[in-house]
Amino acid sequence: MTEKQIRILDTALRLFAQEGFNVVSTARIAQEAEVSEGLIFRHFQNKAGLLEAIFGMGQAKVEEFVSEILDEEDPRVRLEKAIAMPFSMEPESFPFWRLQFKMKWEVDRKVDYTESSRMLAEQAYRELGVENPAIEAELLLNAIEGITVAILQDKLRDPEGTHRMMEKKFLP
Amino acid sequence: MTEKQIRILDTALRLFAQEGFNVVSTARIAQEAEVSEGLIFRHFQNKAGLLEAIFGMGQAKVEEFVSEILDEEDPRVRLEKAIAMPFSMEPESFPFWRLQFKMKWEVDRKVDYTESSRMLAEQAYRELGVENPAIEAELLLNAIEGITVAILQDKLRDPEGTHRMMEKKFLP
DNA sequence: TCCGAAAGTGAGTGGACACTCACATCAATT
DNA sequence: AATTGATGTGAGTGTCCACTCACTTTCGGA
Repeated sequence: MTEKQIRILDTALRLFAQEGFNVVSTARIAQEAEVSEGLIFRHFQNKAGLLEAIFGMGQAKVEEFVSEILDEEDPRVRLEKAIAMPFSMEPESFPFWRLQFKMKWEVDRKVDYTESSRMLAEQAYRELGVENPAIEAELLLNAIEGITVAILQDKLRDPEGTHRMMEKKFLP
Repeated sequence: MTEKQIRILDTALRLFAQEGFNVVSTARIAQEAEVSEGLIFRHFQNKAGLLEAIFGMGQAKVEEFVSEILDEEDPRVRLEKAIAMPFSMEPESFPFWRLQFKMKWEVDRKVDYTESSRMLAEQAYRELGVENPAIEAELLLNAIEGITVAILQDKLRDPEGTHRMMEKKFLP
């Protein structure tokens, strides 16, 4: 990875997250990354390849997040960690997450790390002897998703309070 | 409103919701609506104007939803109705709602009917003497949002169960 | 120090796009 | 039947876009 490759990826991520994949032209990316437009295509073949590379780079982040929870033995702590997730996102990785969530609305792209999380949460609730583990898990996940979106869109008024309220409502 | 105008709006709504505003060309809309491309511009000036017209048409839907709740006197029933909202969306208006949520991720467009809903919910919780009405309302709204997204993306496994669980957790 | 491969450039290209315009048709009024 | 304004057409236009390519520069190993 040369310095220019990294600059292209960072710039593209920033612009895609801010304005959308289809809106941002390769010329614009090249200009803001201060490289020639041709270089983008030499390294990433085409515009879609650039997007792939960005996701590939971020995959580490996603897996880190998931394994953080997977590795936890105690089911209650596992739920605590799941609930804490949206509040523990680092602001410098907001562009990546914004892009992820934006892409959920694009037809062709189906990134579903939600599925494995759901099963984890359900299992945790079951281990804790909760009445309706499947439904409890489904609701928890959707609430977390809603909160994550609010944070990424800079619309959550009281993160700490919300975090506490989430624990109160979703920890048995 | 001539029949062709309506056909243009319906087709554009469907395509924008499915594939995104920037992806769908005016030529494509004209073709699928079986009108000439020029007609789109005669009636709606430009592509952005077409989007505006779609939102204008849907505004009635949004206001109907909100007033349904506003008109309710009993704060508990008001919350019940708010919780029921995502589950009472008619499938034929899914494209419209999908477009609304998609557009939340576009820079220039800030449709915030969330704000008034938040105040309504907070007021209801306050009337019911709940401890932290602001936080309670914030969490409720984000949970509803998360569930709505799941429904629109066809990912909610057990709507009835989730509905019941929402009432259990968010009605005092 | 030389060589070959990789990195990097930027002008050029074809195609798709939003939008225009001269013209045709329709429908209502007198 | 004539007039007129609104509705409708589709070929045409300039612009922007993703992508190419011939060429230059940089870099690491022998």
